[in-house]
Amino acid sequence: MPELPEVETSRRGIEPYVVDQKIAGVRIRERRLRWPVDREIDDHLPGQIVTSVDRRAKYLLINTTGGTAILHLGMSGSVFIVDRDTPAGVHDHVDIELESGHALRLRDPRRFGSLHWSDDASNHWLLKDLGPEPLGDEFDGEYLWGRSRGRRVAVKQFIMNAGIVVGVGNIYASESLFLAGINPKRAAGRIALPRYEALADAIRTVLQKSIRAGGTTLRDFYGGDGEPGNFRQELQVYDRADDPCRHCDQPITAIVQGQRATYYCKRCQT
DNA sequence: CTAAGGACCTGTCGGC
DNA sequence: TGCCGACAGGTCCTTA
Repeated sequence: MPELPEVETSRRGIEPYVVDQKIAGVRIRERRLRWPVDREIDDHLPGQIVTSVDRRAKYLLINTTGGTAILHLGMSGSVFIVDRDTPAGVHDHVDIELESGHALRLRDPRRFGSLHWSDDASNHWLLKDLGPEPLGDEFDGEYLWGRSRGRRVAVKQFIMNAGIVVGVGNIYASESLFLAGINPKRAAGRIALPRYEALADAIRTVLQKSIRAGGTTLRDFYGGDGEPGNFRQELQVYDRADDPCRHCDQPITAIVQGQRATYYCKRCQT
């Protein structure tokens, strides 16, 4: 489900309820996520004070005085605030209970998400090899160009590789390439610097716009405030197969790359 | 090293 | 109406 804008929307939604709160307890109803929920979560989290809620790539980092809970939402996960006694649904796997009487609830039907504990999150095995944040300073066209030399993989798969740049998922990869006018099938190593500059700009623009709109709700994404994201209406190509291109009226083309759907305009993207 | 495919899960939707 | 396959916002692991 969530790409960077949806995770960021979730982060902003839960932050005011969680920061400065003491964790009263943790209720784990289903431990079998992508990886079993770290046992250390049960032992270390209760009693901690939350100091901040950060995001790295698509991970939510719940920082406390004694360590960090590292939460990933996978394909179908969401986090939201409930009153502590709110009955749990079938896929509500974890509650982090707060002394305020609220609880941070993790729901994840497909269980591709994860929950780890670390006292040095940036060196955690899930995080240590990630590429730069697309909205950060080290990410630009020159960086992408440099990393892409000699690579034959399609540029769409290249920008979805978290070792290259984080946070660009299946929706925003298609959207960014449309905005930059680049054919998603083009080999990453055969794209010149100026086009990578356009692409880096496009990635930043698309992600920022989506964050401003509260993310993209295709079916079941709701931010921490319970509201769906509004960016769906602004999608140019994603999920628009056979619909007219918003620039040239040509029908949008759908293909499959790396077992994922890709959408693009054959006329506008070369 | 790179690239491609499989694996992990449940829910929903379209077609027959 | 009911069943069945295809597909879904992610990403690690294995294999070549």
